[in-house]
Amino acid sequence: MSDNQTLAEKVFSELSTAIVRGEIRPGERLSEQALVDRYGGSRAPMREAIQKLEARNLVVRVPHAGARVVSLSLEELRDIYEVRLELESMACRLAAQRMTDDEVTALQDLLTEHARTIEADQGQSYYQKSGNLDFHFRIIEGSKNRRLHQMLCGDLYHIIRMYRYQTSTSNKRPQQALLEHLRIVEAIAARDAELAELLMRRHIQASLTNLEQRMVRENNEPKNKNPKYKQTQKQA
Amino acid sequence: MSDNQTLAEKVFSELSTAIVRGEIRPGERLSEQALVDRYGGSRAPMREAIQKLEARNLVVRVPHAGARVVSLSLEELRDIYEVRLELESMACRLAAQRMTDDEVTALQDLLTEHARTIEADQGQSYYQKSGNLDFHFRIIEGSKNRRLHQMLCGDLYHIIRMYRYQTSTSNKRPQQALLEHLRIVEAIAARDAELAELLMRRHIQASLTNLEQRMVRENNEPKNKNPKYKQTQKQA
DNA sequence: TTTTAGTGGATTGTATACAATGCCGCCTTA
DNA sequence: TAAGGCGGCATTGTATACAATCCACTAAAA
Repeated sequence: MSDNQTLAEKVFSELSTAIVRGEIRPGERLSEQALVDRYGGSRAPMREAIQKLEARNLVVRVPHAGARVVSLSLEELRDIYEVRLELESMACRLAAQRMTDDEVTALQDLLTEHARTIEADQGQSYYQKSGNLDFHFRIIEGSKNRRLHQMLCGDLYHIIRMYRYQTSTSNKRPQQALLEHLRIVEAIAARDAELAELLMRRHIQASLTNLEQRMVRENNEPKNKNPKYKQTQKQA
Repeated sequence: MSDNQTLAEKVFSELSTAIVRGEIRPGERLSEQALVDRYGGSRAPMREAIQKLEARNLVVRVPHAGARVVSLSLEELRDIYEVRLELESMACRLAAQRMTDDEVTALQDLLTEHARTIEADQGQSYYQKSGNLDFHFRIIEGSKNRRLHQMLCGDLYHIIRMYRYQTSTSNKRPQQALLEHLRIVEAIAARDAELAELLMRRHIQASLTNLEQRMVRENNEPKNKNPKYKQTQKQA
């Protein structure tokens, strides 16, 4: 039961969340032997786990040199956001066309639930964070396009969440976000695909423009240009 | 020099093209031992190659059951086309904004070259096929978004090409395609991003609607619902 | 005849051992 | 002292061996 999934998958899962949470920082190296020491087993499953991480673009592997946690430049991050913006707007349009009435109702219920949550802990917007993800998640599912779902939830979101954990997202206005969510659902309920897409696009665009502003601001000090990754730990 | 790349990468590359060309057919199984017999080496690199294929969605691997070449239903293929339609339209818009003047000029030159080619072998539209890819490829590069490039060229195109090899694409009108290409480049040269995106969207939409029509037509006979993959080859 | 439990074989997952490559520091030499 | 070559060391790539799982086939019972 516990090893219903292979060891490689378990290690992959653990490493994945560890990377997303920032417990393993960008640029850090993933030695196969180190993983063996940490998780047990042998090198074979570790290699497989690392390769799975590579497939999700969470690590970068170069032959004979090992694997490192991906360290994105702001430009690469902008690329990802751009793609996400487009795909999720698309998902919203499709959702307006393809969600069942029941799903739309459930989505409306979710938002009223969110409203209650926000009203409850006025200042704390933390719950809204997962709620935000939940909202977007449902719309993506509503698109009824499995490949789209896979791309957004499987690949892009991991990286985006990874950088959300580290950078301060200007998510200080959950009320505003909720309002936009409400309007989006209205459009979906009205089966107005065009409007739904537009609203979602604007909803996400804020993050992108915010990111681009940070890009030009931090353009002077390139943080991770060529870090040396001092990691050799032969004991002193 | 020849083994500058690892064996796993070489096997992956070979298998990749073999799958795309249909030499290994959808649903067919990839036994690790069989690959060892065919390509030499040991199972370890073969496993790695298979996992790379899985990362590109060319094979599906289930634990303890092995890997099979992906066998897409028409619905899944529609999903892929939908995503491609959106992403490539986006690429076209970005290209109109970001391509350098030199790149635009080069693109125009490419099209005049295509025009000559078509005029040369009036009936044979084969060269146009690779030319078609080349055209789309350049626009994707022109988007200056590496992630977008990676998604379109790395993941989606392999699968799309794989099914192009097998299904008869209604690509019997290269002149029409060239005309559309010309208009797209015009829009790009005019830096009219909106128009460029719209034209590209329509240009690709034809394939999608064509596919969807086939879907409803073949909806009665579900081809690959639960194929049995009779593949056990213990000799009679 | 159909169903079901059991068993054998084949295949994958994992562990260990060996080879090859790259990196780092040291030493030699100008 | 600085530059360049050389060799050791660590890490990854590959090979082989063993364990665990699943699938198919058989055979027996309802």
